[in-house]
Amino acid sequence: MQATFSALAEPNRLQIVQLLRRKPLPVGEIAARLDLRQPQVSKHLRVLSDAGLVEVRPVAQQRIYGLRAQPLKELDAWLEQFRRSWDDRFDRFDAVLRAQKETGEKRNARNT
Amino acid sequence: MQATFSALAEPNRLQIVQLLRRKPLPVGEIAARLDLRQPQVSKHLRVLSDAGLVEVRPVAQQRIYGLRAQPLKELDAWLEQFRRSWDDRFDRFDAVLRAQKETGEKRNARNT
DNA sequence: CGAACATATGCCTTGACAGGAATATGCTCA
DNA sequence: TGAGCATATTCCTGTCAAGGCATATGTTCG
Repeated sequence: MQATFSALAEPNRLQIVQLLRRKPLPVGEIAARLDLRQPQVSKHLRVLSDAGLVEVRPVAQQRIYGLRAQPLKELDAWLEQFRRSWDDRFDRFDAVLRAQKETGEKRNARNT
Repeated sequence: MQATFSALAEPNRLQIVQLLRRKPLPVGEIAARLDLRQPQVSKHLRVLSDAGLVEVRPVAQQRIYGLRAQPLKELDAWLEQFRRSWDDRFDRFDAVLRAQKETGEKRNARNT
């Protein structure tokens, strides 16, 4: 999960992923479209690959990289736990503020 | 978007976010539960705050941090563009492989 | 086999960032 | 006002990751 975040935290990698959304592409193509040097692209693809975000398929001397859904699905699942809350008031600050105040007051329980 | 990824790429920050999912908490509480030093927690909260993932509410001398839904919603929206694809075959490699081959062959068009 | 091409890897340098420890800031209350 | 908390900030250090460049690897084709 956090591996996915790390991988996507890098701007170029995020772009690569978005670029691959449409269809798999060979390294050179990616480099060209994003105006990056080939070696860096290979390195980024390595990271994305390690994170499982991407998979390769060799065709002659080129390597076609395509997206893998799994990590994104996991990301989706991870978000689920938040979706529940954010509808019925994500910020029930008020409620908590009071509770917190109580807890904090336990310390000064001199007038109990 | 990428700001969100960066913020969540750090393990402790990811934990903080998950911890705050239930309810807002003061800094000290966060530090205690995650077994982190207070200064580091403050720093992480700063980053999360800059990313809009978190918001503060001062109560006496403590500061209660709570989650903000917006960035997560954006993340959700971002995922949308992938959800479309990943059902109907994310990896239409085969299709592309052929197309790619053609394109690649243009160069060697000796037998045309 | 040898040349041309596509991609991967290694080395180096630089900048960003996280943790540690000390300290500053802000608030409350007696 | 001064003491005591809760939190933020600063400075320092070590680590790690990204880009640049050169080069290795692997593949195709004549």
